[in-house]
This record gives sequence, structure tokens and C-alpha cells, in this order.
Amino acid sequence: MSTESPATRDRILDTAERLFGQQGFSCTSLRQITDEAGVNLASVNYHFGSKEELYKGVLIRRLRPINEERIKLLTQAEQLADEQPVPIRSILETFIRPLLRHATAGSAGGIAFLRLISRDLTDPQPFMTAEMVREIDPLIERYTKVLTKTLPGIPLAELFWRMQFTVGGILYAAAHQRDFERISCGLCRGDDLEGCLRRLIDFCTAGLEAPLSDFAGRLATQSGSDAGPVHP
Amino acid sequence: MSTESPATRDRILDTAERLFGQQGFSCTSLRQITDEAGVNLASVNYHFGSKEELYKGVLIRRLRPINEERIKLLTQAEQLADEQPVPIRSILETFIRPLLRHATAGSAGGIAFLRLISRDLTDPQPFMTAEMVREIDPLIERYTKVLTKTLPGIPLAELFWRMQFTVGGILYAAAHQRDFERISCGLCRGDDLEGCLRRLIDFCTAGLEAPLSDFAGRLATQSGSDAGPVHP
DNA sequence: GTCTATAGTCTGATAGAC
DNA sequence: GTCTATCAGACTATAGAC
Repeated sequence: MSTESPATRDRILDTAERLFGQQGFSCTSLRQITDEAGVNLASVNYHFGSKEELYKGVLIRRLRPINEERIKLLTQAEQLADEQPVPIRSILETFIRPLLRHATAGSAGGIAFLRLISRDLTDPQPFMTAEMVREIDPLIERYTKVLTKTLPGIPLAELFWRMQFTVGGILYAAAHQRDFERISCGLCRGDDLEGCLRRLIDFCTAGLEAPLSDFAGRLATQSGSDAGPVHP
Repeated sequence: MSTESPATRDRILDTAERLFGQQGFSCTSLRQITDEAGVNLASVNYHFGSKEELYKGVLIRRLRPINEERIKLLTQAEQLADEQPVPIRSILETFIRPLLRHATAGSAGGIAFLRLISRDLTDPQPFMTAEMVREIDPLIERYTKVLTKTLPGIPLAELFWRMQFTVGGILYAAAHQRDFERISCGLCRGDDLEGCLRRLIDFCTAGLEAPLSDFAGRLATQSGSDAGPVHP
């Protein structure tokens, strides 16, 4: 009823988001979460039922609004394009910006959620997979449709590969900020999210609309099925 | 002395590579490794001393030959270019091909090592970090030099970002083959490593030599330091 | 709703026989 | 070198007082 101080439930969620992102699900004990959140150990099982349900709660809390905003922005971009193909740069921005925005808007601050989502995609928790598929599949369908319209010359299989590379670039860049500053000798700031967004869009736009190399061109003339392993 | 059957040591390494790649370091118990390898629990500590040393052994076993081959191929490409800039496609190929080749040549077969290296870069084990830096830093220096020569118009900071995206695309694509087949409705084959290599080169070549957008162009006129966070 | 106390399980590591 | 047996510690989850 009263909302005077951060509720136990939210303190747990914020702390769990940070620790799961830093250390992963199985390396983070409930004891560590409750200690750092300043709540009792048993309160996790009271509020969430189990460690796994807590993990689901942490992910869904941000993923759902992010994906809703993506769809909203993409719809706006389509209306703005007025039946014409939506520019790639706009498509990419509707995909990336909500992620970076919500990820940094958390009460825990910083990029805890970016690390977490990157980690969960690289290292999925089995009990979470079904939930993730339900969140992500409609998104894939929607983006595939709009990208196909904008890039009619790129075969669908090729487009899937390039979308895969795009997502990889986004998540890897987002999750490796600390190493990145070291590798670049401080030249690049990992926490420069707005700069990261623009550079990602530059890079991925060029990659998505890249000319097809000879081999890919040959594929494009085929009926649609992808080729198997080829060793020229 | 005799090499008649796969030695205990190698059976442990192969099994550990597969399980660490699938489940991660801390989710994989020594008991599971020894059970599946068909060796005794105590043999791990006899041959490697500890679980952590086993993990190091698994990674270094493949990473060292891969990086040695990268440097060798890059040197060859430079000699072939004869003082001229090495084409980006060639540079990328020297970086990616040894990874895909060694990763699939293991006696465990398949892509176990690709998953493992991707996982370790996303979720580094603290005891492994120093070793990884020692393996990777000379490589970064070498590739930065040759890329700078080929792409003189791209500021160094911008180049670092793009290399980051490139590595992300490579590792993400390599580590998500199963999901990838599902997402593309079977259209793309995740185990098509040669096709993956060529598509990565297409995508990343375009990304690396992409024209600088307005904001990046403004950066390029500055003295060399990267800009801080900008929120236009 | 919040706490203490603890049950029950699994872990990495090692001692010591062979 | 390879085994069995076992230790000491950490974990999740829950029972039950308040």
C-alpha cells in the first residue's frame, strides 16, 4: 500500500540484475544477493518462489518494455515511410536504441542489464529458454519482413546471417566495455552509449547492404534453400 | 612412450572442452567430466593439479596454434602485398580461417571449442584473464597496424570500435548455431563453416570500410582522442 | 512478512592402498 | 598411475517461531 521506501522486492531485483550480469546465474548465490540488497535470505523464496523464478523476473522486467518500444518505433517508422521501404538506418535504430535506453535507465544504473542479456544469449539458462523464445520470435518475424522489403536484392538466407552478425556486434560491444577500454589503450570509452549506437548503425548498415560476393551471388540465383558446406 | 590408445590426459581434455563449452566452467563438475571421459575422478587432480589448471590447458591447447597460424598467414599476406596495403578481405581471412579450421579439427569434433572461446570472452574466468591477455595483446597490436595501413581514412578510435563489432559478429555467429537454425526456419545451416567464413568476410569488410557518418566525420577532424558521451 | 536454524545435497580436493 | 573412501565447505530450500 505505501511506497515510501524501495520495497524489498525491488531491492532484490536490482541487486540480482547486477550480480547475475556480472557473475552469471549459477555463480551468484542467493546469499550474496540478499546480503548486498540488505534483506533476509528467506525473502527471496517468499517473493519469487525460487532462484530460477527470480532470474525470470529480472530478465522479463526489462525485456518486455524494450521489445514493446521496438515494435512501437518500427511501426512509426513504417508509417513515416508511407508504403516506401524503411531506410536501414531507421530500422537498426528502432532495434538498438530501446535496448540501450532501458538498459541504462534502471535504478541500479549503468549497464547491468546489457551484460545480463548478452550473457543469457551466449549462455542460456534452460529453464529460461521457452520464455525467451516467446519474447523474441514475434520480433524476428517483424524485423525480417521489414528488412526484406528494404533489401530486396539480398536473399533471405543471406539476410538471416547478416542479422545474426548484427546482433552479435551489438551484444559483444555492449558486454565488453571494460576490456575494450584496455585494448584501445583508453582511446575508446565503453560507456559512451550514444557513440556506440551511432557506430553500430554505421557498421551494420554497411554490412547489411553489402554487395554479394561471387559465391553469394551464385546462391542468390538458386531457388531459396541455402547451400550446404562448400569448400572451394 | 606407447601411443596405442587415447591417453587419459587427452580424453579428459576433449571431454572438458565439450562440457565447458556447453555448460560453462562452474556448471561443469569434475565428476561429470570424469564420468563421461570414462576415467577416475582423482585423475584430473593427478594430471592437471586442479579444475582451474584443467580449464587453462583446454583453452591454451587450441588458442596458441590458432594465433600462431594467424600471424603466419598475416605475414604471408603482407609479403604478397609487397609494401602495398593488404586488402581487408585478406586481413579478415587470416584472422577468421585459423579459428574455424582448428576449432573443427579437434578430436572431439564439431564446434566445441568455438562455443568455449566465445563463452570465455563473454564470461571470463578471473584466473584465466592474465593468460588470455598474454595470448591476445600481441595479436591486437599486429592487426591494428596492418588495418591502419589499409584504412588510412578511418580514425584509430573508430577502427577499434569496428574491430570490436567484427569479433562480436564472429563469435556470436559461431556460438549460436543451434538457435540460428531454428530462427531461420532451417534456411541457414549453422555448421556451414565455409559459408559462415565468406559471409562474415562480406559483412565485416563492408562494415570496416563503411563511410563515416556526420558525427564520426566530425570526430575524424579532431586530433585523435575519442569524444566522451554525446547526447545530441 | 521477516527472521533463525537446519535439513539434505553436491562440490573440489586429498589421503592412502594397490 | 589408478583406484576407493572421505573430508570440509557451500549451496538451495524449508520448517517454524515471532
